[in-house]
Amino acid sequence: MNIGQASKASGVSAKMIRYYEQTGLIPKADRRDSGYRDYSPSDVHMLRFIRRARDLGFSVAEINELLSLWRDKARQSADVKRIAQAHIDQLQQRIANLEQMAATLGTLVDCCAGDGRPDCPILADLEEPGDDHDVPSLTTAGIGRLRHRH
Amino acid sequence: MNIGQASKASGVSAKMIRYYEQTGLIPKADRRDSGYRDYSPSDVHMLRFIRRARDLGFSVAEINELLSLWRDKARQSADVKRIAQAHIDQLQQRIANLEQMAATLGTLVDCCAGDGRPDCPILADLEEPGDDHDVPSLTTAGIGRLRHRH
DNA sequence: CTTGACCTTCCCACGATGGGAAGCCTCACT
DNA sequence: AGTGAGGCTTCCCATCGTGGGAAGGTCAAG
Repeated sequence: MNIGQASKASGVSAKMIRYYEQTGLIPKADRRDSGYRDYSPSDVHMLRFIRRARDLGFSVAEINELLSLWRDKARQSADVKRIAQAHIDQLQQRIANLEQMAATLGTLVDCCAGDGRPDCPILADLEEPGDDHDVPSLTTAGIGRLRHRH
Repeated sequence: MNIGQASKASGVSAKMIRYYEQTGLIPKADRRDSGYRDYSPSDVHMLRFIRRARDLGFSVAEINELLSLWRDKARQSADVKRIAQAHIDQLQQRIANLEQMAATLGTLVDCCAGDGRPDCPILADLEEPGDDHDVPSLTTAGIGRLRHRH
């Protein structure tokens, strides 16, 4: 099976399959005489596992752990659960941050006339943050590390 | 005022101040004879504006627009409001995605015994996604908690 | 005048992904 | 058997915002 076919069957782009191989997330694929990578159905199975985990927001590092446990027939489900729970906590932290931003901005937008005049409470708040919003200020807690994540 | 002092006063790291200058987000700073950048209080003001906007999750591109409007005394507040509202929509889209992930994972975690045995519904779902996780209804959630005993 | 803390530029790294070029390989159709 | 399209290979570059670090110049306190 070509990389293109494995890509279609798994939902992982060919670029990413090569990347995962290069970074050691997945073992090096077999090669045909031509140099083409050759994938088995079980390889595709693994790729779909990865794809699904990515869809759930796991990082490649986390997927590495999950894959190890997946392959380990003597694993303890507690280990899997711990990783998943840690990821949920992480997701909820990010959700809370985004909600805080949205709430603060929502208040400001509600206060903005949105007409042809230049007076704008949104700009005013960016200039001089007021703490009279229904949401605590963002500048207090260590949000910096959590912010830049896409 | 040195870049270090401007950094402390604005909450923007010196690295990022140089980066913003380099990418044209902020104008080139004045230089002393020594080559050191020199910042005025109004520069610091601008940096705090940027910092605040970053904390609210605006991208640098969006901040560029906001800065233009900020400087434009004849701006229309509708323009600011439009940008802010678009950003809120974007935030809420991301929140919805994350919540979807967290909900799915939450259901799986609830179904996982988390003990020493290898059987794990989390791994099973990654392997072969079931579609009953997307809408964690009361019944499924309740059953999920009842389904595992330890 | 020395010393340590600061500043300068320049390069590199991250994480996950995509774009694209140059050069082979394969398959199906003439 | 030839040929053309499209797939594969590797390699390099870009993203976005941020930090690390090296090599070298500057400032201020002792």
